[in-house]
Amino acid sequence: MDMHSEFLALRKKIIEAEFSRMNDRQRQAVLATQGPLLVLAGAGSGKTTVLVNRVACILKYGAAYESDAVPSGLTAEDLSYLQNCLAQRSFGDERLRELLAVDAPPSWALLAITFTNKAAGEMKSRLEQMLGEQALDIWACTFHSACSRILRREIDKLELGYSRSFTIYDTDDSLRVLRECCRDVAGDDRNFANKTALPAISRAKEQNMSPAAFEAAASGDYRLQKIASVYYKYQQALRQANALDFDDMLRLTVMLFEKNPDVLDHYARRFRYVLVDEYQDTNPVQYQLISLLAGGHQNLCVVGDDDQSIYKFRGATIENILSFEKQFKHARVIKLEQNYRSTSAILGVANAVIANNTGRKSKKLWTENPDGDPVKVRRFEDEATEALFIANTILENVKDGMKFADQAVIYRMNAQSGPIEKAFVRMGIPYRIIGGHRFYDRMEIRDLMAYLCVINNPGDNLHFTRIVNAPKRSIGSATMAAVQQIAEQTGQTLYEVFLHCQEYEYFSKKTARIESFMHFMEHMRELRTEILPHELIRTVMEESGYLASLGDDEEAKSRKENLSTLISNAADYEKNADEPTLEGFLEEAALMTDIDNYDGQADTVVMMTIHAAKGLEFPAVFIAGMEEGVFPGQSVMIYPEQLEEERRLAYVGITRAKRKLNLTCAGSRMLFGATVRNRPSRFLDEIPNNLKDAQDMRPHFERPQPRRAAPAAPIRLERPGVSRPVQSKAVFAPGDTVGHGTFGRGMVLSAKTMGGDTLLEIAFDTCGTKKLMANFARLKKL
DNA sequence: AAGCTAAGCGTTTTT
DNA sequence: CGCTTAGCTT
Repeated sequence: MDMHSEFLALRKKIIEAEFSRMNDRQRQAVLATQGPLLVLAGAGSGKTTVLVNRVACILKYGAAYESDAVPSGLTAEDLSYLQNCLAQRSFGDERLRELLAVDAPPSWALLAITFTNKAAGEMKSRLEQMLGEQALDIWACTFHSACSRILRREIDKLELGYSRSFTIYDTDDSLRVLRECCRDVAGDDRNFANKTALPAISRAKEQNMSPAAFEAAASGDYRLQKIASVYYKYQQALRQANALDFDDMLRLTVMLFEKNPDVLDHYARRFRYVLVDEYQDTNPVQYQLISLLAGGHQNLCVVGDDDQSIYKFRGATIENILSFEKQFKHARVIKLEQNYRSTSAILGVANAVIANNTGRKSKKLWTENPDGDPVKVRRFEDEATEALFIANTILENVKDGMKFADQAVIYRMNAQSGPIEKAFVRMGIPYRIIGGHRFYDRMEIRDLMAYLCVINNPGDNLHFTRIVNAPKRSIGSATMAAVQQIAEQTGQTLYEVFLHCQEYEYFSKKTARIESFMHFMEHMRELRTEILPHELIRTVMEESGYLASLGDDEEAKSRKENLSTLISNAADYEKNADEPTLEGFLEEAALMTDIDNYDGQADTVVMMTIHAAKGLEFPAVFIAGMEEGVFPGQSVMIYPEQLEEERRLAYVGITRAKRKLNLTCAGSRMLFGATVRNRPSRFLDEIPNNLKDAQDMRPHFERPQPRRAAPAAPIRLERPGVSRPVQSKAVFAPGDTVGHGTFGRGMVLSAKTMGGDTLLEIAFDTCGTKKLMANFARLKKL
């Protein structure tokens, strides 16, 4: 064999050896770095590892695995050096890399798009472990961060009137702007903005439809035309405020690339390799963006699982993944079907449920894992009993050596968390809820962020309106209406009108107040570049009088605490950023979410929706509320086509579990103030009997039992943990003095009847106010 | 302009 | 059932 072919064979062997801890298909997906590749990765198939290794492989060896190129001046000594590396399995050093790499890009030449910031962070830290510090500069981020980074540099080239200091509007902000735009068009129709216009415009933007295109498509349909005119106004309002909503960030980037081939060329050259995770959840604009960037070199790898597509409701199109092979010619497809996560029992259940969907890419997960416990299916009288069962089982698991943090309770909607929370409090189980309210959704945080937005971008009318009278400056709706009118007539921003208020007769009585406010704002604008963001926040909240206006009660205390957290968040940002700016902090805050803070360190049970649980795994999983009307939800009755998405959601939920899975439902539950009786979910029926351990725990009299010779031992559930209290107990009323074993003496502040029990709010003499359930708290009337 | 009360309404959620 | 918001009152 000549030296060249010997070298080529050796190079392949070495690169393969570095990724030898994976199965064949996984390794293929890592090594096939050239050309389009679709990885259909089933749940728990080691997708994250493949992605991380693939990025590492590209950064280290580039096209080497598939290339015939041989380094010039190759010597026999080089070959024996490589042989030695292979024998010792040492792949770390620089000389080896120099000998092997072909066209290995500098680290920043790679774009890895993930679904959440958290996934991006995880990828980076795993790469850091593998490759050391040098891997830090890759663009591993979400679509939105990538676009915003590009737009911050290039938005002027769009020539649409946006400037680099643009504000990012979140959904809430967008909705407010939209409501304003609907007022003239839809008059008193209150739901129009929320339910009709917002989804329609959002869908349009996800398809990269401009207002004009939308109007053209509306041809003759009165309702659609109405929406089109709102869309025009909305876009205009955003542009005037120099603000982008989340959809704009993607759309405008695509527009930028289409308008400026040289800009596209620059980024396409820069991102010589593009990877997209969770491809089944991408929408048409995202597809456009990817095909623009990767269209030339075609080094595009997408990873996804059509069975886990659960974001159709917000514009994700499963088409992207189903027709990838048509859109990218010569695409390779690799299926990862071996599951490493779950027991065989759990996987069997997942397969059985998802098999009821049609129109999937054929794929069947298998595992070498042991059978494990059968999946438990339980039905209870009501949601409180269900919650108690979950709490009790968690405690049993802990007794068996599991940690709290190994267990997760997941559900279809956030509204289901209440009863479970209550049971956890009662049983002393530490828990955390992910989702629901975001830190940046709190009123005081939004207020302060609004100040910062205006300081950064005075044209931001929306946020200006929010802060102009917070704290109270006697600038009410009448004044604002007048200002709005002047602004519209003169084409100025609200900020500008206020700045020149002395020119208008109307404000004569208020000039002093307005001027002092504007003077303050102008001063802050000057400070913006002189001091750090966290100092600016402190200055704003103190000198605007906002802090003082909060007052001094308990609520104010917690608000002030949140504001301090905001300051420390800003300080954290400054620490991590290369070049901290106000703009940068605002951007990070806009793109940050609750789940990004979830560290999984503390030993607590985690509660979240199934959507939030995607991508996570736990040894024990409880899925609560497996009922018709809850999961699948009510809307399936009206829109049957949504059923398959619900089933995929069930599939995602089931496949979160590694060892133990409990599916529970309640015969009746309180939902939105009314008690509803639900049948067990059809998804439970779809599980073959031999795979489940099913029992109905409702009392016999509730259920007319069909007569059978030998009843299949419908076992009555022993009430979990504490036995159910007798109903006739001491009744507590506000004003009563009570005694508690641990908390001592206290006074009842309020009493609320809840199910068969009473929730008492009690002010204890020594340890503050606590909420307790009367029947469980072992209280004595004093 | 600001505070209070009645009415209405409710998925899932990432940016 | 609990929260937000609109509209009404002072």
